[in-house]
Amino acid sequence: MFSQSEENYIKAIYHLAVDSSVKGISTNAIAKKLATKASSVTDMIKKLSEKKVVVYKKYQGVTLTDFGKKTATNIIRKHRLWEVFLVEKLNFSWDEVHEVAEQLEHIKSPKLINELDIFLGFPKRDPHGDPIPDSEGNLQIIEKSLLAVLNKGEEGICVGVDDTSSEFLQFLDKQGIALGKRIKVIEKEPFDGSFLIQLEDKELSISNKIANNLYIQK
Amino acid sequence: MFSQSEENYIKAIYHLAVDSSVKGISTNAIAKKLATKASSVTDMIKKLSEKKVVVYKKYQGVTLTDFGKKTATNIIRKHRLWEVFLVEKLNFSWDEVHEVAEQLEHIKSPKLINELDIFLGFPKRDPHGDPIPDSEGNLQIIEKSLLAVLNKGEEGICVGVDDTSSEFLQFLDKQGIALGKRIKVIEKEPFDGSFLIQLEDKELSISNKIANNLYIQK
DNA sequence: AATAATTTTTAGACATGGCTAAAAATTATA
DNA sequence: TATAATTTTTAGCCATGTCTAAAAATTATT
Ligand SMILES: [Mn+2]
Ligand SMILES: [Mn+2]
Ligand SMILES: [Mn+2]
Ligand SMILES: [Mn+2]
Repeated sequence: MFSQSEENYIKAIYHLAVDSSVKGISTNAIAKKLATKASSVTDMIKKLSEKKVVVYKKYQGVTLTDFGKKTATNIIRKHRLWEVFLVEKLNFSWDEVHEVAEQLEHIKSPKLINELDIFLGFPKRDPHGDPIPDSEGNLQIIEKSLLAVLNKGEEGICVGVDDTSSEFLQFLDKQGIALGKRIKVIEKEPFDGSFLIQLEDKELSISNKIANNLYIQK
Repeated sequence: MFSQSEENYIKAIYHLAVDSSVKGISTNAIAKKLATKASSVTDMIKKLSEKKVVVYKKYQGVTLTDFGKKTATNIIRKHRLWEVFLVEKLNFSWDEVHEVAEQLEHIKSPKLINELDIFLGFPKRDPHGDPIPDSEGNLQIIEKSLLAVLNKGEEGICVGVDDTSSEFLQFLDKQGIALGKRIKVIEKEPFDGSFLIQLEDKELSISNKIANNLYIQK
């Protein structure tokens, strides 16, 4: 069994590994992600290495073992299932779930998470469009591209967000942008990289930053 | 905010205070309840005293302050609501919920527990018949007596259990004894204090120990 | 290739929460 | 009431997880 702290480290390393193509995840990157100090990370890494969760060579960063990856996806599975529960059953909005799921993901009970999965009807995605790993740790990769890479005239369905901060999600709510909505690129403005998009019956201008945080399935 | 450990101590002191008529709860009693050592209890008590949760005079035991009581009932509210959730929604049986609720009760989110209450339809009792405090900390006391104190010929509805161990609850399941069932005392055996009871259409003999762990509402 | 800048690790400290063994206080017994 | 037994507290130690400051290693720059 892992402590809450250990689990947070494992998850952080997994996420960093997924979206950085580098092999070894650096001490500094982990420290930044967990808002802690590099020295604390080194200490924890040594412990996780002892426990066969990561492979670690001094100054070379860490890599998750297969066991570590399995552990990570299991925590992520729990996190995302709880997020679905909060939104679908308890009237949370998608910008309120993260903090609570951050706690709930550490509850130890295989039966609990199994039954929760059943109760929710085996959801495939969390409220932010992220895939929910199955109990074996497999998670289906979804074909998706950032809105920012679409060309003029192209269109697709909004299927996810990269940034999951309250501010960003509330902004999307305000603009009427939500998962499942169809978006078409009317115009790309070369000057500031902003986009003019068609969203249902209205046209909307969104900044480049927004376009780089919205995933579209063509 | 209180740590998980602090919350467990607060809850233990509350429960001990409720069913022991003494004012000061002894260090030893707390240690026994939490399966820890008296010296650890003394340390924690000092901290809780600092935090105005308990009143503590050396060698005199502790008493919860009003603030401490409020804190305790809030934790108990969470524990019992989660137990209802596990049984009603996730197919847990009443002997499986305790361990998980022991973890879930420490999740920090007022909205979560509020919405859970709504989702469950404002339940008044947990799966063991114990009352669920409202968000103000008030909990209705239920008229109930131990089956053991009933006289021959008296009857009532089974409304609670004192012991909530798996072994006891599974034993009740096996005997067909459950909350809401009507029980009538056919005979009290003076020799060993056992009871012959009427449960629905069948007669059943139960030991004195069982009779001292079953609550009946006349 | 040598030096400078940056990253990472180590050393030493602190807070929390737990333990054992010994001392102190309280309660029971003779 | 003096002594014995029990309970409670204190003292000192340990594990986890965090931090700062200094040392060591790596990477970048001249
Ligand atoms: Mn977490
Ligand atoms: Mn999510
Ligand atoms: Mn608990
Ligand atoms: Mn209960």
